[in-house]
Amino acid sequence: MTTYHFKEIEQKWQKLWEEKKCFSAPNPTIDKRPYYILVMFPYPSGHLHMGHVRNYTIGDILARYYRRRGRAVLHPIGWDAFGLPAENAAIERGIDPGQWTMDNIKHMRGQLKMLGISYDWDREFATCTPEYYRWNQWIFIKMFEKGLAFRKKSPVNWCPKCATVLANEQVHNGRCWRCHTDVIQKELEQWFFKISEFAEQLLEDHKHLAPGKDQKGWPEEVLIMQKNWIGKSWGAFVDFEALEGGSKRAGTIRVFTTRPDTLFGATFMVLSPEHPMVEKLTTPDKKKSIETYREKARKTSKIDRTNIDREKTGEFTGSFAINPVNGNRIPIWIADYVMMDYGTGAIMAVPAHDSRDFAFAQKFKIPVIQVIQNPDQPLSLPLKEAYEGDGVLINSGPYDHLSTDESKKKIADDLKAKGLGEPTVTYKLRDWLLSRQRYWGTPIPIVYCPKCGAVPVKLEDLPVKLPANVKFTGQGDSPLKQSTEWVKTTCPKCSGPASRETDTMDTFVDSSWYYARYTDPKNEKLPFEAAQANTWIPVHQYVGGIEHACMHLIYSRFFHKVLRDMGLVKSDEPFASLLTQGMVTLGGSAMSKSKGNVVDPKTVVDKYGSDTARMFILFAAPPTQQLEWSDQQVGGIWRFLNRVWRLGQMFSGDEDAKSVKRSIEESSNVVSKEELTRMIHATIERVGTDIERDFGFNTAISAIMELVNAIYLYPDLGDDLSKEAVSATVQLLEPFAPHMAEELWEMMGNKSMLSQTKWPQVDKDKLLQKEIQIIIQVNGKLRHRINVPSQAKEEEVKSLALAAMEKRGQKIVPKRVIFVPHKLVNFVEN
RNA sequence: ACCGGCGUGGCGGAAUGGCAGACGCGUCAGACUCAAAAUCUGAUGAGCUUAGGCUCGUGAAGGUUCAAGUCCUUUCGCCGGUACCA
Repeated sequence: MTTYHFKEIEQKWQKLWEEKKCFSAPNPTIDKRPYYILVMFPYPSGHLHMGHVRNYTIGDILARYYRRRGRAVLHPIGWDAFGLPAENAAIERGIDPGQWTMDNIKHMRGQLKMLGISYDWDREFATCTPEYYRWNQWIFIKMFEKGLAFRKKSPVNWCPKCATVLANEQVHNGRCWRCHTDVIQKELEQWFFKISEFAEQLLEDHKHLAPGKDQKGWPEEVLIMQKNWIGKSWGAFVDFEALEGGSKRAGTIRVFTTRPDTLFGATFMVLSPEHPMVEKLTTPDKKKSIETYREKARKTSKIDRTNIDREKTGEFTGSFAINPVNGNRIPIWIADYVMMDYGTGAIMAVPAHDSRDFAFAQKFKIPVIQVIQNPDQPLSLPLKEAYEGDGVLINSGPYDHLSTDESKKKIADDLKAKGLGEPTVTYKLRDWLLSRQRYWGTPIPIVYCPKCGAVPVKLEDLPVKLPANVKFTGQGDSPLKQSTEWVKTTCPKCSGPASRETDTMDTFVDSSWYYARYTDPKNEKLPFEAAQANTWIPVHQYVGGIEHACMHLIYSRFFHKVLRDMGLVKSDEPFASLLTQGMVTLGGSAMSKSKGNVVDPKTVVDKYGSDTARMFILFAAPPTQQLEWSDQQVGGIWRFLNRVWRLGQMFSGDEDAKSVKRSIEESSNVVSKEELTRMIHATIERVGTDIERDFGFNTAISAIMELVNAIYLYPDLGDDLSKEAVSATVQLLEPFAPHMAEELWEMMGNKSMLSQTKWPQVDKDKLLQKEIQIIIQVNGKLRHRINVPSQAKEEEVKSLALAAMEKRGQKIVPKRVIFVPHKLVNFVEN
């Protein structure tokens, strides 16, 4: 009994593929249409984990399949190499983040090669090299020139003891992760990208991401999540006159409301604790309580603040506002359920028709005025809960008896006419804060000149390289400030003394356009050549985790539109189709180094080889589904591959290797020539449709398993038909288990490399069956099965079915008969 | 809390609204073997049974339909995201 010696075989083919550059992307032609398959590039954390294996195996199946379908395939890989973990490693172990990152890349590259993934390695790059990040800087400057990059003040998490900025991840329960000091919010001047300017386009262009003729499109759920994230809402701005302490005019407060129809029901106003007017409006007697409340709000997480079930809190400022439509004087409060970063940071509160406002009014004994009449319920006071539905206006002066729909528009228009507000649209999407007070990122290419202000570095002076002489202490703000030599420079405009920006860019900048760099990875004049990009982009299929649904996948769509407006790409969208792969979990949560629940793929690869590892992870669950790691089934895949191996050896010409052991005579399921012929073609068809229709890799594999089972139960093993069946098996197996498939293909006497051979063809005639099984239902319940000629017409099937039932002693007089061709007849008796 | 998703045998999972449990793991039995491993063959949701079948069964409760794992409503549990992890 021979077993499959995977080590030699896998090494042999990996070497051959690499030497012959089998997977270099060819130039697309008219007959060889492009297919760009992209997997989300890894952060080089040090080790490949099972989530990576899953991601890259899925990508490889598609690359190998479409290559054999005659497409020009671009399948690149690279490294998302800037980021926090390298800097943390530097702080903890005193090593150079660049060295740490490059060592990790080296190790992980080896692991990837070991998996036999068909990448075009010539296009590999890492984002932390100046050859890449100079183009981040180039794009940033172009955006700055167009006003798409700008500075404004924004809070950061600040640990007073470490005197450093903390990432959200480094804040645990409001405290610094290292020294446990209470974290405070500190305002810093920071750089933003004006993504909000693209909110409408980002929403509108979802239409390009629907399934279509040449694209599977994006999952509906991702589009919905993005839509909610962008959060468009129609409503009105309303300007309220503020009276400090109830009498002294203090300017206007603009609120945003989606319900201008309820304006007459506003009985108080709430400002976000961070609202700039709070200080001015706080009367001396309230100063202390307001200050305490603002302090508390600073420490409360956004998730808590927006929690509807949480008991409402707030403080009265001592000041009042005038409702512009009826002149009512209403108190101005502050409360943490109003967020500064949405709308205007201030709301008019209508307790009768908003449940949050209602809860607040109940707690603080603020009057409730009903202004919308619920058509399904008679007027009954006092209200027990807010009514948020539509209806007819009451208590609303000239607008009484109007419907909510009519009045929304009318009230907003009237406000505009009087200069007291206007109809408007707002978005939840906030501008992208890209400044990071860290070392291991792309330096923001700006110079501050006392005379000229913020001036971009000249394009020809790029890249602004990261300085080497920086110590990593975890203390102090931006580490680049230490490098005084580096900071000191001259103004690109006036040549006077100036200093560099010391913040670096968010790593999401790197990953927002890397897909385009792959099309022209060595370009030294531009981020990439438009001609190259337009050949391949939009990416035909993007594969990655669902956790990126809102951030990375919105940022890169935004960047693509910016690049389009610069003339670098033609398309509106970067990714035509998206496959969101499920997480690989252990103990219910995603595998991650920080949780320590990581399984090294090496354990499987060392024992069974990468073909088994690849097939196993695909077979365990459909790709979009979460996969709880368990290696229970690995042995099953290993056994299956060995079953195939032994079949292949039957036809290898090596007499000693013919070792298929069977006991056909004991089987009650022997397979005929006709059945095996049909199965060969049914399997070819099924594997193709499973891959193309819905990434059904697990069912494709089980179809191949069924074919192999059938071959084992075919009596004349060794004849031409069985050879054809084994050959088909090997060909269909290649995307999944490429090393073994190549080896068997060669052993069976083929000269071409299997991965370079056309995908097998289905002979539709061979799929036809003489008889098919029809199920008989009575009143929708399964009662019997019969075989009928596959050509049989409806009437014939019905009478055959009635006859079969009568033979079983059940005479049926149906009132109605449901007939589903090739499936069933259902006799309905009542 | 909000937005999105997922709940099917002992386990991973399969199933255009049309035979629930394909395929695999595990288990049991048989063959081969001095024996074991490996391999090959068969059986395997639960309950009942006069052995032909019958009843129940897809997190829970309702509903639509000739027919519901699949569609609708409510509900419970778990997972992802919530803007400085990537």
